[in-house]
Amino acid sequence: MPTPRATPRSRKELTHDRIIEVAARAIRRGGYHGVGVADIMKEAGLTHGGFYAHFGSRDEMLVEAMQHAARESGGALMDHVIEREAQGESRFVALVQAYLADEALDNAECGCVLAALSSEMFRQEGAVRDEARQRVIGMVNAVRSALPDGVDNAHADAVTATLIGTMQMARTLGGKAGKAMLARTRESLISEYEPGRAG
Amino acid sequence: MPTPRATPRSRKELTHDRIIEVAARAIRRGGYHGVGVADIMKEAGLTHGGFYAHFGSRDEMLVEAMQHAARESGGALMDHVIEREAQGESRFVALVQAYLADEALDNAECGCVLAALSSEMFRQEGAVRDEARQRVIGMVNAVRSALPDGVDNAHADAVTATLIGTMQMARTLGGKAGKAMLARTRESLISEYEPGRAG
DNA sequence: TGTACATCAGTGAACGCGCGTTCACTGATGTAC
DNA sequence: TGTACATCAGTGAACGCGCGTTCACTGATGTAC
Repeated sequence: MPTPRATPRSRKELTHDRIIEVAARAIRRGGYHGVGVADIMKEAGLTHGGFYAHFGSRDEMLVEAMQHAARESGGALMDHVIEREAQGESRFVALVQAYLADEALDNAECGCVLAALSSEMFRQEGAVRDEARQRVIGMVNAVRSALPDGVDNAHADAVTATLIGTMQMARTLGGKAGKAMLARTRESLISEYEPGRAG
Repeated sequence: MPTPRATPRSRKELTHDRIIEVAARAIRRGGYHGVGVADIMKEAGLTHGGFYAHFGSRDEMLVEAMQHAARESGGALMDHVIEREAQGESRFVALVQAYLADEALDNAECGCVLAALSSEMFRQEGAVRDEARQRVIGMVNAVRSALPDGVDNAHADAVTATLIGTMQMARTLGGKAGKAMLARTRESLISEYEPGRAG
């Protein structure tokens, strides 16, 4: 177990964290190609020249940004799930409602990495591709652990795919049509996998 | 009903068709940002300078390429569905097996537009975004028409999302892990929506 | 059928621009005595 | 506590490169007579 207590961060580490936070939002907002090194540094309050004191390459930054984004959005999602469970929802219903929440539609930059990037992931190479694979595996595992009792674990892939695919299509439609699609899929998933809880 | 019989195409129209065919594959292979005007023209056996005799802008070409890709892949998918139906499968099972076929894993450039592009679609603007919306609507409609009797039409969104999301994740994993994911989702979809046909 | 001309699809050099990356430098921070 | 120096995070000009786009030109096709 390394460093159970948060170590105090140096000036450089704090700057590094800030760049990564910005980058994690930027890639979800603009895609892997959507935001440049200079934009990210500028948004972090720096000039582009300092970038390579923090990362060996743009790709290295992308890897760290994906990890950070996954931790951040996974944490936020879990907070919402716990909140809904406290109100009496099952874990599965809470997950579906939290993931496919209307608020997520216009907030790609704070949301799920797969919903934001999955159709670009299979074009990546090297370390970025490797990290993308980890994100897929991690999300399927998270969904699996939230499946209702009695549902075969083999359904975890399909449920995960439903969540990310729906969010992508709903964002493309946008507005009322997008929210209507989210609502239909929420009902659909709940009625299929936890029919006792269907609205 | 305009022009029920295919009109003979001029030299320029034939070239135009060839560019669009190349572009339709290119955007699915490389994403919206993945292939440039010069590459596409080169692959079509031309030089980049002639591009603007055929399109007002790169975006105009993207719109036509999406339309063509949808027609092409939709047609190919339907051929496979009909083939499987002829072998006694239900239309729904045939669709799921054809869409999530192992062969589709490494053939993004010939496959579904949404599987190839959906996480980039919601970042597009103008005519490209509009066309992307049409592709979403079109695919959901196609899936809806293949749902088994007795399944509520409202499940069409969820099933469509499952198909595209699974293909994206499976492509990201690649290889055996990717094919295993496709297989699990095929079984999952069939057992959920047409349990009598489950293997 | 043959010649003269107009049309037009396609060529390739050139443009401005933004990108990822490099590097000599600055100026603030922290350490040694 | 104060001075001198070393460290090092961040700056900003510069680089090569590839992109989308423009345009004067070429050479093949097709039409008129």
